[in-house]
Amino acid sequence: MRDPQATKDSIILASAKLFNTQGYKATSLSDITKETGLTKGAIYRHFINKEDLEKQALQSLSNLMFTSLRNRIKKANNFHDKMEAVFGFFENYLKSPLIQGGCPLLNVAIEADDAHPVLKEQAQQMLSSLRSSISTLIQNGINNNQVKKDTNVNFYASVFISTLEGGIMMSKLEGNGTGLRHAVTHLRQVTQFISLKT
Amino acid sequence: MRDPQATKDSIILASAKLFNTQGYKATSLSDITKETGLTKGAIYRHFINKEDLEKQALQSLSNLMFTSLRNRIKKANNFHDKMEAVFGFFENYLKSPLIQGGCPLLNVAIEADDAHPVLKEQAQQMLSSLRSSISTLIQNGINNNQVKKDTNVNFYASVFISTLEGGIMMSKLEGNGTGLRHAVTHLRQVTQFISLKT
DNA sequence: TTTTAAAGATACCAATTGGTATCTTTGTAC
DNA sequence: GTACAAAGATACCAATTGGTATCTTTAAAA
Repeated sequence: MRDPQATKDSIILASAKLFNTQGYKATSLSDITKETGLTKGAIYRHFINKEDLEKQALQSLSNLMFTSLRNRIKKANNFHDKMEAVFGFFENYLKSPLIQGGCPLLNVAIEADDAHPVLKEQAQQMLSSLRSSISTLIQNGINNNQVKKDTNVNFYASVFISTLEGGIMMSKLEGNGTGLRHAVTHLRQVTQFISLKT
Repeated sequence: MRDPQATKDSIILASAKLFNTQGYKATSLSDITKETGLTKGAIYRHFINKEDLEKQALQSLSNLMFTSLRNRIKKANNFHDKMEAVFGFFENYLKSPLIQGGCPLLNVAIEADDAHPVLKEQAQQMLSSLRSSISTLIQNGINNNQVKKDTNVNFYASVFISTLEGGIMMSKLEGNGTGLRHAVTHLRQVTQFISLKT
């Protein structure tokens, strides 16, 4: 009945959920013991300290996020549909999220940027990954004659990310999908604008 | 030598700075005593509890933010320049901020959305104020024949906000102005797009 | 100059924090 | 079936948390 790897995974999953909703610093060990049904002794057998757990939980959130995003992108087979996959991925944060609490990147970026250097570095890597995913998506669009050749790849990747993340913030705060929906509607027009007519 | 209102203001200012950089929950009373040089006894004479201080500090941040924004907008006297005033206001969060720690709205929105209902409501009011400021700015542009008549005011206000806030997040995380600069460059194009040629 | 009420400092409180030492339980190899 | 090492539970620890009761200081009114 005992499966140490499974319990470790369950600790990571439960704490990731708590960290993503309540925040990292604001989530206590006792919150995690309540959520997992385990004791502190069990938790500290798998993680050297709380920061270690925070790191691994965030890494898990990052993996969850990017495997889902890449899967969605992979399924589509042209620039337009791949962009729709990205939009759908972000809209999913509100509808039926992989994890509660909104976008893990946005959450950790805001909490860690002035305080927590370890999480901040992880957040920077997540942002790099996201930018790289969208950049290659646009670049492939150029290579396949679906996107205008003079399109500034990094510039538009940056614009897509900032607009989507800001939209997530607005929608979570207001408790409705309007902010993100407007963001996506706008980015559809941007996508159209940089697309080559077929 | 004793000026209770001045000490209250100094407590609000100091704790606002701490809240905006470290977070509300993550900032302890002892952090605030260190920053102010006052004791807990002095602080609790002016505020009934920590939440009361959090509320008033956030209100102060909100006032600071919106008086500065409205002043900038007021100084400009056409749609294009007023939009530039908004952009300049957000760029100021990185260059020489009124308050350390980035945008108070973004920070409190992320921290409060799933946990702290009091701060969340204040954050919602701040977002409403910001949306209203930008909406009237666009609406005035329409009324003065500087913006296309069929422009969806609320839609574009939403797009401006989400892109700017997302840009702030990226720039703060990456420690450079690129994310926000790209956001502003893009929004300049959007501004151009909804503007009437003169 | 004395009185007085407010402002601020000191000293405490119970509860909670992250963390550890030690105990018991479990599954497995022999 | 027994031994043994790993997994998890229990019981503790000092430090810190938000908060309060009480003391001292200040400034101004009388």
